[in-house]
Amino acid sequence: MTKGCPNSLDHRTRIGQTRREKTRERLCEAAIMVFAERGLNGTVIDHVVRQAGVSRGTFYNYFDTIEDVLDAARVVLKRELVLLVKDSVDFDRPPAERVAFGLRAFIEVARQNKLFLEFSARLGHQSYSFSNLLKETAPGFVSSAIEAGEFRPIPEGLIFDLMESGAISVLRRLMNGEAVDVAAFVAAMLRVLGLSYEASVAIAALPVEAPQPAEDSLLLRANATWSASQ
Amino acid sequence: MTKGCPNSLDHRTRIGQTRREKTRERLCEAAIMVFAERGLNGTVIDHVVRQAGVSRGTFYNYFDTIEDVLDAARVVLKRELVLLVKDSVDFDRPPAERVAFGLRAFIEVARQNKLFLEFSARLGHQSYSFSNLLKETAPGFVSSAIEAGEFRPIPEGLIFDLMESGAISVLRRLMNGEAVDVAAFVAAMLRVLGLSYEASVAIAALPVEAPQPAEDSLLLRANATWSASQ
Amino acid sequence: MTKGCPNSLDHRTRIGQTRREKTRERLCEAAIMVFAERGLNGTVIDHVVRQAGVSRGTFYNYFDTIEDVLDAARVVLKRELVLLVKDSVDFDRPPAERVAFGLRAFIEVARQNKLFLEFSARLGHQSYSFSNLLKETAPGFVSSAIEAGEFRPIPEGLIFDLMESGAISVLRRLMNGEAVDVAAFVAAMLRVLGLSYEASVAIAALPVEAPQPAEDSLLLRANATWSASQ
Amino acid sequence: MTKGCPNSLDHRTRIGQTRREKTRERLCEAAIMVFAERGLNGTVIDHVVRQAGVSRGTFYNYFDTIEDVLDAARVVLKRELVLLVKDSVDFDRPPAERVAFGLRAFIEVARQNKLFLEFSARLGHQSYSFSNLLKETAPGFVSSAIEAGEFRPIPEGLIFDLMESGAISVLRRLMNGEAVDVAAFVAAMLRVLGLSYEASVAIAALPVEAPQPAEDSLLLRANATWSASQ
DNA sequence: GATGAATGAGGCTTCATTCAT
DNA sequence: CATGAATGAAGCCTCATTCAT
Repeated sequence: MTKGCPNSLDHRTRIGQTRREKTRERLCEAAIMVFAERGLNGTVIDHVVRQAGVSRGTFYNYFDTIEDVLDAARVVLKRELVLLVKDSVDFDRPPAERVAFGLRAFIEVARQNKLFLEFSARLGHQSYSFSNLLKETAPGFVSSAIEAGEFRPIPEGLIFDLMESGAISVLRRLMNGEAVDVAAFVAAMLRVLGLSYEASVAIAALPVEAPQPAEDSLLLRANATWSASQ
Repeated sequence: MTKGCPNSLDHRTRIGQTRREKTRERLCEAAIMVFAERGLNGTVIDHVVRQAGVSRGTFYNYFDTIEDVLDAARVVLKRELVLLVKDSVDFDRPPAERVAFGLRAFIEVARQNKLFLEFSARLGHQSYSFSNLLKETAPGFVSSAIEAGEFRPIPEGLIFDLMESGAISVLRRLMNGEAVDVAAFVAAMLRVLGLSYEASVAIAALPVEAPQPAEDSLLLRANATWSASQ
Repeated sequence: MTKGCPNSLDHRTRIGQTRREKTRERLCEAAIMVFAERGLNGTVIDHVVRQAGVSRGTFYNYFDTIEDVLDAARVVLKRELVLLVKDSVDFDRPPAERVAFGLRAFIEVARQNKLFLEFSARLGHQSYSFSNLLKETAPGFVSSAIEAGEFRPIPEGLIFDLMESGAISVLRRLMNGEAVDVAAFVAAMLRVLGLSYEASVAIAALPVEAPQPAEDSLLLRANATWSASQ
Repeated sequence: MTKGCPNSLDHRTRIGQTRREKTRERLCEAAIMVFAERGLNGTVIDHVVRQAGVSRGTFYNYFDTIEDVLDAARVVLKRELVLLVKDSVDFDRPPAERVAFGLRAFIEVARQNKLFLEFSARLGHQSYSFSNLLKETAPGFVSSAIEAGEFRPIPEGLIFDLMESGAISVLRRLMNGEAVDVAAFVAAMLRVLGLSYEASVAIAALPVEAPQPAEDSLLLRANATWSASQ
């Protein structure tokens, strides 16, 4: 196929790898957009390749199933989210504030980025949610806080489940254009962790600055492309 | 038309309606079983008719889409659930206890009835969940309790969302055979409603008697059939 | 089924035959209406039985296929048409006038009876057309006129074909709400029969009185029912 | 993307387009054959794909409905017909002769090509008929001739309707193996246009040379294939 | 005779997957 | 590697027909 093209093997390989990486990225981005619009079950391979502007056969050079590309999309989103949310959380603050700030930052990202909102709301726990983020970026955080007496005892799995499923409910409401009392949700999660009603409400009400995505953020770029095509 | 022979038409009509009702019920039961195994998106009409032992065409005499039969199944389950859970809840007890008992009864039903467990866990909020039950059998219950000062202020939609999505998480864990601390979940919900940590734990730990399904319960019968075929 | 109804055999039989005849008629009428709306290929047995208000099974007591009921409908229409058009044609007039009056009366019936119009236009040569009428009510009319020198020689089959297919074209235009120069069509047919241009135009322009359907005309009654349901 | 290997993409594209065009043609040809045998309403997609020897899915890569492939078939037939009939008509002859020659050539093509005959007869006005041909290849021809006094006044739509429906009647007779007096039909059409009986008969009787299909005519090829399979 | 529930063959459409170029 | 034509399995839906009551 590249016969007759007089490049060195090295060069071809390098070029190839770059190109390969780029095509893969294009497919991921395209998939995020399509999943955001149609959810997992409404999406077929054709939607993705058309959005990506590649041929059907190319898809199979990178992924085997539509679920595979969802996995890849999750990884991409994780990378972006970690960058965004980490900045919003001051690691010197008490655990309750860190949870509150993290949750609110996560929801704020979704509020400001329609693409991410629809993706997360539509895919639910198949998306990359806040509890995933927490588990991976601050492992052991909750149990340490419990041991330290900052939170009251609760099975770690349960609190993750409740934060994840609760956050998804919130996002789904936001997606549908309903008014959502985010502070009330955050306060509820803090009470689950053992804070008093008053403390939960107070901390949930603390001002939080919105996360600023980097200029070259894939999420930002994809959101722009996608919003334009809506 | 059959004037002069006044009974034959009635008789024929009665027979027809009985048969019709029976087939519809069969389809509903079959649908519950199939949904329990494969969820909504994994289920196709063929699965249902094969499980019900009727022809494909018969399905269309009763329903138009697979979603329609899911709606019908939900109605059936609601009927059964109301009967089961109502018995477990003493209406004279304080609101917190009623919530705690209701939640635990709901989860207990699922624990004892594998079919219902898988149906609910697999369908998530497309199933007939605890918050549906609460909303329909005791409308206004939560807001009254908030007004009465038994619970602390929280948007009603939020508490329903959290109970529903939380309960589904619990059921999903149970379905996967994981150990679940149901009392901890119930206590968490009570804290969301504003109870103190100690009160939440105490009430969640009160003994609750398991709901006893009636002998002719569709759920019981279907569960038996289904478990046998597993 | 009629056991216990103490009628004499004769009476039952007579009643039965009357009822039988009435049901058959109902099916025919219903079929005409449905064919008028959907044509032959768009019509299924269910449409007919629903329009007739009888059960699906009853259909099979009278007809085997949808084409059979069309045949029956044709017979009904023929009966009605013969009554209507015959009155409009004075048998003492010269052949050219008789043809002209007959054609115009036929088209006029369709113009005044939307049901018949749509039926004829939609079914085309599967309907009961003017040439059928001519062949059956005045056999040999054209060839006699040719022999008598009133018309010029032309194969009889050809003139029937042209009148039939031409009339259907006209009806189709009428059905679509287009303006149609009926006199021009009639004149064209007269020229086909050998009349000069001037004679053809003159005769086609003679005033013709619209056929008056009998009060108890099935076509009238069915048209009313049908128009009401449009 | 393939910038350094400028020929490979072009080559692939060319190959692809060739293949694509060939398959499309196969489907069209197959459709013509099937329509010729079964008419529009008797034909289903499966018949076409089986005749074409392609898979069911392939059909949908080219057409959406059976009507779409009929449209395509019509275009193919038009192309062929224009070539064939144009040759038979001397544009310097008087309008009446041009009409007469055109009609006779059209019918002659059908007489010599069983496939085209059955296609046209079976599809009627859904086929590509003589009046279509006339309208598209010589627009305004009739009205000019009327203005020039060569034909007598008649609504243009009417003359097209009569030529189309009349020609179809003729073809239907031919298809059924009946003897047809084509000259009489042509003469009748000329009289419709205002010619005298004698002139109409004389012009209709002029000798006309049979149209000669090109060697690579799709119609010829398809007719051979089809006749062999009858 | 009338009824309408049940049937299943037949046609439609989508879409994951393969493969020659 | 990329392409996109071809494939056919799998679902969907309609409707003529049968049959017990």
